[in-house]
Amino acid sequence: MRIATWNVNSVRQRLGHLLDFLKEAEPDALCLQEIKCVDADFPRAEIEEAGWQVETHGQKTFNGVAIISRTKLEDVRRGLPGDESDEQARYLEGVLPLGSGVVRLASIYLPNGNPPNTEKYPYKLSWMRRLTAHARMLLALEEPLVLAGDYNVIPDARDARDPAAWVSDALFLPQTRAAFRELTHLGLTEALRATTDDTGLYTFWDYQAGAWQRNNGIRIDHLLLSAQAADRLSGVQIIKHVRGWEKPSDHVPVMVDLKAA
DNA sequence: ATGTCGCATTCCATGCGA
Repeated sequence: MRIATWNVNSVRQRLGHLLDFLKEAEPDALCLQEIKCVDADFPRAEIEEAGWQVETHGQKTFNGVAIISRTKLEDVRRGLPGDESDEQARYLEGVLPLGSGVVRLASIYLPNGNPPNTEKYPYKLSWMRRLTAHARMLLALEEPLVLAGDYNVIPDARDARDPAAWVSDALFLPQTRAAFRELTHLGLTEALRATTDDTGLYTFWDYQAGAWQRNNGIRIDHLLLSAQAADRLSGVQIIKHVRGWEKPSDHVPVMVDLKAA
């Protein structure tokens, strides 16, 4: 089973790229972030015509997540538990068939949190605590579980081309990284770091200042695996060339392959 | 390089979020 995640930075602007990527990569499921539209405006028909199932959790203007899959997503949950007053669309979860068993999958758009001296940063940390609490509950199910998305977290200095430039940024502050470790220490395996210690592996390059041309990137898109999923991990790929396409997203897809149960 | 996008409205110029 192949599972991918991609922050598309507006699904309506990126529909062509999205269809091209689905055809090229042939994932069983693709988690999207920053669809930037309400559910009614998601280009569902075009994607369904290409043979895919679609679940969305959108909102006007900002944020919004979706899961595109070959087989229908079951047991769908929209929104992260833990704060009924939170209206930001950043979490979508469901279950996919996997041979004789299942894989539970979530599409996550974790808050950016900048600038850190505003209410945006405590919201980020609070959201991370809610995600950790929910992940603890999901892990108790002892299923193959994949929590995939834009975490807006640079886990380590080696995950940035210029780490010094990020020391005061919400993506790299010690509290942010500590909260991310609390999540992984529940027993989740960060897929890419399970397979390589290489530096220079990035998933985001800013549109500004020629960041792509200078390879001034950061690694903030991650797939976290339960033990039952990590046992089956056979490969991880960052689909870097997508950043070189015309009118690209500022993020590229990341993809894992899981062996059959 | 204060360097770019995408969205929305105040709507062809500006503010916000990233």
